[in-house]
Amino acid sequence: MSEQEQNISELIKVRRDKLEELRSAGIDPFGQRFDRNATALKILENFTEMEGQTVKIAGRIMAKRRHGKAGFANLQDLSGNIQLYFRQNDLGEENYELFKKLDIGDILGIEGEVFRTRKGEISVHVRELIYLSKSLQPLPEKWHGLKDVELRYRQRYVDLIVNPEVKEVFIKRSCIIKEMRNYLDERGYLEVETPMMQPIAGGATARPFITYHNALDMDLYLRIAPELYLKRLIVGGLEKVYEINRNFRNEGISTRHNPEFTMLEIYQAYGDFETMMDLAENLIAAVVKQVNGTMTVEMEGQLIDFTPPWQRISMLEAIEKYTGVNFTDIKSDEEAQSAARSLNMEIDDKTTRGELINEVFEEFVEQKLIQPTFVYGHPVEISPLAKRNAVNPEFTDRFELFIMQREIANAFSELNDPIDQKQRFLNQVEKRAQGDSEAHMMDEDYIKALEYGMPPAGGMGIGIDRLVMLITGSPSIRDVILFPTLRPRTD
RNA sequence: GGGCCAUUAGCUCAACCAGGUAGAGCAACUGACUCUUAAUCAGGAGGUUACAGGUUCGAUUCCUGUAUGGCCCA
Repeated sequence: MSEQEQNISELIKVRRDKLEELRSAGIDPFGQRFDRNATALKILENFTEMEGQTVKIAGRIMAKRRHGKAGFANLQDLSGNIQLYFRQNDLGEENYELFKKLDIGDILGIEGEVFRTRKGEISVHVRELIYLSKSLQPLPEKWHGLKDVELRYRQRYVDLIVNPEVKEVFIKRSCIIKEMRNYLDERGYLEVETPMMQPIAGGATARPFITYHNALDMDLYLRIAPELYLKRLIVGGLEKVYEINRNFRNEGISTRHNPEFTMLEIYQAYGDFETMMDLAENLIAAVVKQVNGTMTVEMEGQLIDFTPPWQRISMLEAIEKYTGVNFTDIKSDEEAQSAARSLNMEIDDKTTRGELINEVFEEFVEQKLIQPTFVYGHPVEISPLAKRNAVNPEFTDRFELFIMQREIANAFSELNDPIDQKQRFLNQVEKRAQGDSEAHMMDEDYIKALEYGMPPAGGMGIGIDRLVMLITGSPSIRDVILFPTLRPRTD
């Protein structure tokens, strides 16, 4: 016996002993396929028709109440929870002994009749119980559940067993993504898959993870965005494409950031950023309606109303509204720096007007944006892949969607001028050389793709995790990711 | 990366402020009970107080470091 096994706690030892008792009695504690013909919810919802019928159900024992020669237990399956009634007279002494030895957490197949107890609870009168899996670990307490957040994330399987609202969140997450696919598929968007391992990590401003391919003897990056590949498909004539999958960014972890997260990106030939605004509004509103049944969601005491249309405000207007500073009249970097300093921001002399506009926005405006709001017209310096505005070329035809102070979507009219795009890459490469590890890398093949000609296009990314947080009212991104990134335990 | 906080029985929590043999509920165990539902009643058990040091006659408690996690900031 290994040292580890000698150290197993008394609680586990008791369960191991019960396991051996089952084996000695000729019962396999880890049984076989069990064909159910009902679930807890089905019985509860259709009691009138099902009363007196024999049903076969399966699930996990979550509670047990013994009264001498009879007793009750609660069986949990995905659909819900139903009470079981056991009687020695009906089961015989041997089988009743099995009930007496049941542990909370054991997985059983049950055959019995649907009935209602004197106290009115719909139950199954058990005629036969079949062991499907003996549980060897004690579950957390029935009343308080599992609260330790670290354990909840590390052992999500336990969290899912004992905290029903967790299950609800992840079922909702699945529905949200399914509805998005439905919405896009119905409108002729083609779902595609592009590389997650890329020789050049482009399409966003972020530090990538790096990995190595042995046979090719080369470094590869885990993608920070699929953007540049999806736009190659627009060049190729696929016209309306989308991808829902993981991005990876080598950055800090917080309530709003997980190193791997899910993004929906959509590109549409012959559209622009306003096409994407309409799409964002209608898509998200449709998903909220479908998943929650209402157009409003309560989050941290705020009622968010997703009913379109949503507010649209330019970045400069928003800044003026919340700080009083009008950057329209400010033309030079120096003037912009002193304007920012007048707002008590610490600014270094190299920061450009465009970068400052963005910093002022992040500092003073983002926190004010509770209801769904499109903020458009970002400086070209911080938007290296976006098309310039036809009237004010130092700004781009770009928007970000903010809800509950969080950036939910980012979209723009795609830059399809290969010469301008090359120059913007070169500016990024320059920043990179100066130590900005988040600046873009040069992607010659992408430039070449643009040289073949990309139609004007609108493109958008929607952060799925953050949207799920909103729709489910979850305060942390870890609450909507089944297995959030954690440092492994070494004990 | 910085600041603050947490870590006590399988789980949920006390005891710490002011140092003096670590308690409860649930779960588990033994017994009673053939319609209970946080079942009830009786009994007994369960601890390297995250880890490593330090101060002290004596540390869960005070101090330092480490680990992991949480919140806020970058």
